[in-house]
Amino acid sequence: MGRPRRTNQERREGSQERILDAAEALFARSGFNAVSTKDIGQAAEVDPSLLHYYFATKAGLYAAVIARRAEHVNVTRLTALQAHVAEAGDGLTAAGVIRTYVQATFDLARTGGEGYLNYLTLIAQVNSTPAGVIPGSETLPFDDVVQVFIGLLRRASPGSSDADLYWFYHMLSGAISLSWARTGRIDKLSGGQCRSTDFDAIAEHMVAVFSHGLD
Amino acid sequence: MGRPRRTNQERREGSQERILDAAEALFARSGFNAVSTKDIGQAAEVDPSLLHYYFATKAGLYAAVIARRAEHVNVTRLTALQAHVAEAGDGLTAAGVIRTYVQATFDLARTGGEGYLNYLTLIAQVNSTPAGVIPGSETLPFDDVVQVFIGLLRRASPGSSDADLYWFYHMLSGAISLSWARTGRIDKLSGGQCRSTDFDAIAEHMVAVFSHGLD
DNA sequence: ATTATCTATAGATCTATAGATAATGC
DNA sequence: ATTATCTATAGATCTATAGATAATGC
Repeated sequence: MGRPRRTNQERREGSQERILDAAEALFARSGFNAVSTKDIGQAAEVDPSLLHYYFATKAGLYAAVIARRAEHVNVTRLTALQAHVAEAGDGLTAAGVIRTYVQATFDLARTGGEGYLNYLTLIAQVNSTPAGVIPGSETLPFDDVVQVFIGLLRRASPGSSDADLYWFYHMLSGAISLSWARTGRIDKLSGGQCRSTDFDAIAEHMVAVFSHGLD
Repeated sequence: MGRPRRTNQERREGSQERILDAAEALFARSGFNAVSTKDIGQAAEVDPSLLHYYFATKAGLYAAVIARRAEHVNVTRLTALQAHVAEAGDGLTAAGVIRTYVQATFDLARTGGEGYLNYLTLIAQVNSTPAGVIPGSETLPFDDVVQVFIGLLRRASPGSSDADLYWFYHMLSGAISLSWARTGRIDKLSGGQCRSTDFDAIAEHMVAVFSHGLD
């Protein structure tokens, strides 16, 4: 019964993925500085030094965690917005654009599995932290699609100034970040009537609160 | 020219205050784990061991930072809400309650000086982090006044369910937290048209976005 | 006499690397 | 032959404390 002969590519990708998964979960829960390379190695079941072999530094690993799922987030949002524009045609409304963006954003949380939930929690942390404080996260790779979103709001709501539109996005972004963070605080505050992990309820109420925010 | 003879109480309070100010600023900027007791000692111009003399542990110091200004935050919000209720009488509206809460919240940022800005940034971090992750911050001392705020919304908007009210607060709380964090991201996104530190503009747009969120 | 502050250091981390070993490549 | 993985460890932290010194109290 020889060991299962795995190709180098398989070993390489398997180890990288386990390291990324472990780092994602631990960073999401505790933040960059509270997690050690030893913690990550244990969770990934590899020696901590392997993490330097693949990602050079702890900051490099953090950057790789952020990069891994960014494209999928952007594609999900962008295709949803494009489909909505095609469907709406001349009848494009701010409420419709907002609903589409929010639903696409939380589809990621609902269908992506545990790994995606951890990813979004981590992104929420970075998004709420001044640029440059967390190493390897100076810029976030989501701005291009956000600009598309804001561009559609501009088209649908010609009465709003650019400052109005960007501040509107700021408020929405804060609500999304806090939701991704899954802190459990609203659970406690509401005596259990709301659950931080109930992304269906969150998306629904977020649409209700924000869809007339530009009127 | 003898040294200025300071009473023990003066020495004690002066040192505690310098330590709290330094810790507040450093924790706000970089988070609990990225700041060392040595960093705090240097910034406060005292030996790091003095910090243990007064606050026992680093987590104890963090808790003391949170506690120091909590009462003032609560009093500011509560008196504003009470004055508004007295003024509105039978004509209480959700929009009026929301405007009052938001304006009181940002009055703290506008009039409190640099220390308060750092404090609010730190609170924003804690608020966006699962309870128990940052030591000494298991509970936050603001919930009682938040319940008063939600109670007034309930009175003014009898058509809303409790879940509606708590989710509304969740969204508003996310927008407030992101604003307190002063990340600079909206500055970059908007090409300089919005500034993270412009609390007048933030309060104004927050009222505009949220004041009809319960209709 | 008591309290505030500093000195010196223990003991436990933590990140990163050099070099050895074990696997796959071909 | 080359690549992946582990062993061992350097060197730099970091938190906390015991005990000494300097100030105030009265």
